[in-house]
Amino acid sequence: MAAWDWMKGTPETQAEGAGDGRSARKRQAILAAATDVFLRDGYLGTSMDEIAALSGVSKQTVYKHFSSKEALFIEIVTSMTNETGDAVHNEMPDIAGGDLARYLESYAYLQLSIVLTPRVMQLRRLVIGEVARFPELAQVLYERGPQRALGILSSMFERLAERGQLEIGDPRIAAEHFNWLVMSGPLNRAMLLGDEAIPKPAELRRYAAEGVRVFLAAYGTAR
Amino acid sequence: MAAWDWMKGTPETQAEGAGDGRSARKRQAILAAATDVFLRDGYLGTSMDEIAALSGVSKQTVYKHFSSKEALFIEIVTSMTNETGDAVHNEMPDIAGGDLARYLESYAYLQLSIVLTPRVMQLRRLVIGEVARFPELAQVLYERGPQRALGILSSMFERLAERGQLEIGDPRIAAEHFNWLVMSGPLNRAMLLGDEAIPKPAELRRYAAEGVRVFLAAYGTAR
DNA sequence: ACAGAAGTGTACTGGACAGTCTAGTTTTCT
DNA sequence: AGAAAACTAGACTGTCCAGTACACTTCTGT
Repeated sequence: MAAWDWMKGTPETQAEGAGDGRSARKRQAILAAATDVFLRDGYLGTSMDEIAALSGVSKQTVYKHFSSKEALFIEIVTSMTNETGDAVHNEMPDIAGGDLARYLESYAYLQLSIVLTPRVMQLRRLVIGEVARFPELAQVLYERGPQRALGILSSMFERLAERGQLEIGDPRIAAEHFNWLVMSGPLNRAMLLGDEAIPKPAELRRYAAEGVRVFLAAYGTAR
Repeated sequence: MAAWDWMKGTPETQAEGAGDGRSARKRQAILAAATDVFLRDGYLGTSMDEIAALSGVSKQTVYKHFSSKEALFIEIVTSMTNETGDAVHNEMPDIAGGDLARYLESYAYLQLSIVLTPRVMQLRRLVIGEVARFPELAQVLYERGPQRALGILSSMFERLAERGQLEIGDPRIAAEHFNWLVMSGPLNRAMLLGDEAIPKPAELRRYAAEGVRVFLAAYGTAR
């Protein structure tokens, strides 16, 4: 018996998402359909019957996998939140030598192009609309979203300050300024005006460049 | 007959909100109760029975004043949106001589203290959560909120640039940068973390000061 | 004082929806 | 092959809710 044989007996026990048995496939179908419907119609606006129908699954099966509408909702929102947060984290461009401005711009653009996406915007609207009903979900979104990005940014700025490439008092505040200089304009626009108001890539680059310009004017050392 | 007598015959015909007849009082009671409930429970989460009960009015009376739940909701959101927008507009501090930084700080603080209010935050959450169902409401909020403030700011910056007190390329972009430098941090925090996360006045002043500092570093002329 | 408007309370219609139950079918594992 | 587990279709329960109907009471302007 090989050393990894102990896994074979319980292929589904761990690694929640993976697996391709019938049950796992149905589960994925339910999650996919529920995600669409919740994002489109909101928590109260969504019915379990519709989720079942859209998943091509019976209502019973939905309830076999998820104990309640609430549980299904929480599962979906937290996993989407985590995925999005990870995306921002993983796609970090290298600190490659070269121009600081260029580096900051590429980071800003990356973040913009992950966040300013119909799905992510719908998630944000959904969670914000449910702050009163699901405060934990909003808190998680805040921590995995802005908070996490601010952490990354502020430690990056600290390093840059040590190298004399930035002149920074509180790196946390600098990170906030950077983040919102770049994101807030398009973010707020798209939050309220809907997904058609999401800027195209070229425009996102402009936002990134303008934000970085102002940031460096305030925090840069190269006068 | 005095010149103003022509008004006496139809005291309720104009001036929607004013008036103190029985009917007008009930109408106000309904609006007040409905505002509370909608802000607390959202559009779908609110029932007309609860509004009637909380207004101390019969359901019939509610429907005599407002043709449907939707109409009542729209009325409430638009009027709250307009009131808030007007508040920002009316409370403009004077362009008094004296320090530019001080002036910008006081403007920033004023805007912060109007927006970072439980009611206004709840309104924002409500409208954002209903973007898909009521896109017009979100659009109105965007225009009467951020858009209007940006208009005021950018014409103000234009004047200041003409006087040589600021050095500005596109005043619209400068206005966006100013606005979000000051507001985004606390706004996003409070949107997701709830009303207890609304900073106290002292902290709002700090946000105003930090934002203005960065803004002037990028756009100021006094080096 | 009195007519008409406004308001009350309660009951009702029609529909939706979360979650359960049942009886029978399909898939999977051994 | 055969048993256990998963799945299906559809009916069903209990509740909630927007909007209406009705018979009765209270205000208000003239």
